[in-house]
Amino acid sequence: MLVTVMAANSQFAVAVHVLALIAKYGDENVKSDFIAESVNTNAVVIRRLLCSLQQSELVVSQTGASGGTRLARKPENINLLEVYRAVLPDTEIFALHRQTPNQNCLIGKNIQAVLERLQNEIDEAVENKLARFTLADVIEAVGREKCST
Amino acid sequence: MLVTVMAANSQFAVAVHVLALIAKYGDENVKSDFIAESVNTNAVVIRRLLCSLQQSELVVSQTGASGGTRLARKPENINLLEVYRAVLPDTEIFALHRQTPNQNCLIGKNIQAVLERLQNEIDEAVENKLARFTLADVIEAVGREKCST
DNA sequence: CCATTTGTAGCAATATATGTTACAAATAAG
DNA sequence: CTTATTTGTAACATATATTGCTACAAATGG
Repeated sequence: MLVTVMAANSQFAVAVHVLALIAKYGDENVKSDFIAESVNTNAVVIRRLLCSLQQSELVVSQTGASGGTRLARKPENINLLEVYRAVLPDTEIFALHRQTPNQNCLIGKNIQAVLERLQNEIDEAVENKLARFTLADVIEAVGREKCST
Repeated sequence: MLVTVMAANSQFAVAVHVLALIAKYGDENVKSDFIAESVNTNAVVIRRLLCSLQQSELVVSQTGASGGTRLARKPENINLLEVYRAVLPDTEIFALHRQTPNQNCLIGKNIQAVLERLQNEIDEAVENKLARFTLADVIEAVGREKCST
């Protein structure tokens, strides 16, 4: 039910989807066009996302004919916190004031420091949760989903 | 470090600020103009926010001359989860796909259910954290902040 | 050399949050 | 009852963020 919302950023959801799809193809180079079809979006959107994932060393991409993208590690060695950090590095659970509050007001002057500490506490809780899941868990859950239908 | 960010929604931060300020004035009716000065924004923005807080029965507002807003309960009986829910009722930690994934793809078809379950787990963790803090805690922390400077 | 594919710039389209003006409705006070 | 004050809210402007799309350079395999 929660968080710092702006135009809802779905990159984490898409990233998990993309990684699960790539994982399915093992060592093959998966092409951005193919991924885009599964995600139902434009290939450039996917390539942008894959760039972030590559910078965080979660995938390896190759340009040129028979190029594409594959996982940099096994699914059980990629946890969802890494994915989150790769695509949404500076995202907070809730945003602080857009305008700096009135520094002449006692509350205005001190509330931000208090809220920042709260942010950190919550971030920690979320990060702990995310770190507990691996891409392998996701893939397994997708498989179970299939069976139950 | 985290969340579903869209154009960063700072309503929760502002709400906590506003409630702490109102609390300081006890039973007095605090005016939106005055609050807006502390928050450094427009009074209408504050009134909109106060409407949400009133609907969740966290504050009571009065129209007319010598009107304004006061807390509906004591600060120790208002926890931050209530505040969060009052101003950001349908906010999630991370957003799901904007476009529905390709249902002909196995991953595309099942990934959303898996992601939703993950959302729920994380939401629960965040909600538990938020529920642990009251407005009284915030006010106390603001006071301590003052002392340390 | 050529076909393919990533990487990326640049811009359009969309979505959301915030700021602002304006005014109706409610209320206290004289 | 009239007036000044204040909330409630609509309507619109502005700012910012995400996503989608076109175009093309660079890399690569064959």
